[in-house]
Amino acid sequence: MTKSESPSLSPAEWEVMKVLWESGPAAARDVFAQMPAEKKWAYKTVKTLLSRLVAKEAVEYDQIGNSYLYRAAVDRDAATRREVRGVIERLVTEATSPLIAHFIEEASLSEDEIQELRRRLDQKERGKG
Amino acid sequence: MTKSESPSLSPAEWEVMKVLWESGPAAARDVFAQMPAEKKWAYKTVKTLLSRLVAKEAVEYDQIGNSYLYRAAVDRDAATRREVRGVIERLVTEATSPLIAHFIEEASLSEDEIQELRRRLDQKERGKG
DNA sequence: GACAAACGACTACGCATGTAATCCAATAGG
DNA sequence: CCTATTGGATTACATGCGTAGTCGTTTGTC
Repeated sequence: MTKSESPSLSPAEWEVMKVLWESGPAAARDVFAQMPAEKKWAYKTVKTLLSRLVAKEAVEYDQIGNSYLYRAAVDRDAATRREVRGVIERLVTEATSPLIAHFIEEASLSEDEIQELRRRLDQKERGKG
Repeated sequence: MTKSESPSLSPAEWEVMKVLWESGPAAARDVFAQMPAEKKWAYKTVKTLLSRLVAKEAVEYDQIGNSYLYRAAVDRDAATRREVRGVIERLVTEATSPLIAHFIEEASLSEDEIQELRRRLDQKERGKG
């Protein structure tokens, strides 16, 4: 496959990706409109980020007549996994479990989510027989 | 408290911190010597990173006679927590549990570690009654 | 059809980062 | 004692990133 490794995304770029992942294909103006309010970015800033994401091939667009519709070109799960691997590489020398423990500590989790995670741990355990 | 917010560490800086956390106070040359072999950094690069870490107040040094002994000035756990919070902010919009699931998936965990994490989830659950 | 509003393309600019090299003083070896 | 080495301090330089602004074209408005 001629699959080039997707470069990682900067924090600001992640914000834009989150909007695209959650609101589907959208015009630049709409992406701008849907940015979390606390990010007080200019429209131009969002445009720049979109262009950079297109350059990184993390975003594609369809030109419908005159207007452009931007959409994520990478899967959110895949991007998250890449990021997770990066975090693990960066922070961990020996064991990863203390790092995960920190995440559990810092996250706010519903009982259902806790159940779900427990299930995943069980699965992981069975996986190694 | 006049506690100034510690700025976050770059990936390269983390590498240096890991050595300091694991090998205690050390001279620059020893830090260099203990860098993971696959990081083929010049000694000067390590020196630069140490200086930047000192500037960031993440590292301090004692000057014993002529030689300098560098040591971590921030707690590894605290630094990790900050980083974890950053990752959560960056990647998460709604729930954090899918992110944690990715970590569980990507990590290699021993059965004991899985046990330990399960215990932490239990604790988290009891915490909310 | 002329003019303003929008939008995409290109440019800007300062700080962080990766990755060192140079400069200078102290030290150790001959 | 003079010299080569070594270490800290300072400087370098390309790239990435945050955060836009300018330019030129397309388009909708009267």
